[in-house]
Amino acid sequence: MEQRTELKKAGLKVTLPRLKILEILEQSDERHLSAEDIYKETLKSDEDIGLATVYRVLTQFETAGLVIRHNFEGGHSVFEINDHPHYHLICVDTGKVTCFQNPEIDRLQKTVAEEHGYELVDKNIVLYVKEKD
Amino acid sequence: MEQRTELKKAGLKVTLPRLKILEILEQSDERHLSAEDIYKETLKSDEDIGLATVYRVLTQFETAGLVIRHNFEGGHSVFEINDHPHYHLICVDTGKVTCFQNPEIDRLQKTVAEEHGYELVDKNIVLYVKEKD
DNA sequence: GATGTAATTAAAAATTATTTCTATTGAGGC
DNA sequence: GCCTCAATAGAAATAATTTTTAATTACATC
Repeated sequence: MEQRTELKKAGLKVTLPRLKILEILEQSDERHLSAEDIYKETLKSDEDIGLATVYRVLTQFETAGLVIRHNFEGGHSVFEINDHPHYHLICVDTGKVTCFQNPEIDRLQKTVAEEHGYELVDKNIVLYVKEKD
Repeated sequence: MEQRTELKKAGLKVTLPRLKILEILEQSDERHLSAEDIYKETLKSDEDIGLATVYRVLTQFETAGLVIRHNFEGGHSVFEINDHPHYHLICVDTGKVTCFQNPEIDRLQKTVAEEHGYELVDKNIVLYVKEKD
């Protein structure tokens, strides 16, 4: 979908900062970007966007369901485009983040929530791994 | 195990701040405590411990494997005693945290890590749930 | 039990990530 | 193209956590 359309569908006005940030999130080689990462990318472009705006827009995107915020580790959040649901492997040696899916785990999680009398609305798995010796 | 022994086994010298903080973590009704929570508890006691010390000691405990740090949501970490491995349900309405275990999910996670050529060293699941309508 | 030494602490200052504030700018309906 | 209100830039504020430094403490050795 085109970016202007994505923003409108999410109920957000189309502005240059929002277009640029969405573009960065979609086109980046790295799937997971911090606010600072995105800010640095904007500096390279012709757009002149303040860091506060990056944070504001990311929060708006999160609320609108366009991105997912993760607080993996110490201190800062990272953001990724919210396309298909998936989980994460993080290598404790290299910091490399890999994604995976697993329908069977999905099913088990739903069961667990229901056994506790709840309805599952969202979920998150992080596996910390290391390279085999 | 007695607290002095736990500290020694973890390779930490026995100090009054460490004993007090370990006691608070072990005796609290709430399983999950922030640094601020713990600091407030110390104020009630006869020990006079600075907030920076609480943070330092918690980080030492984490490194030593005595506690687990969680960055569930926005901003601040919470800590819990590292006894039996388990996962968390968080109610998005009330904020209530519930623990659960699931050997089958454990097994699947191990498999996933291996399929990606890694060895599993730690893992974390958070299920966000709401009360049924 | 006293003593030396390296680890630990308190308190303040610094840092890091993020949010708020306020005056200015810009998007999109008319 | 103008108007109105939402969105932005930049600075300042805030919150959580870490670092710094001088003083204190644990505990091995005498």
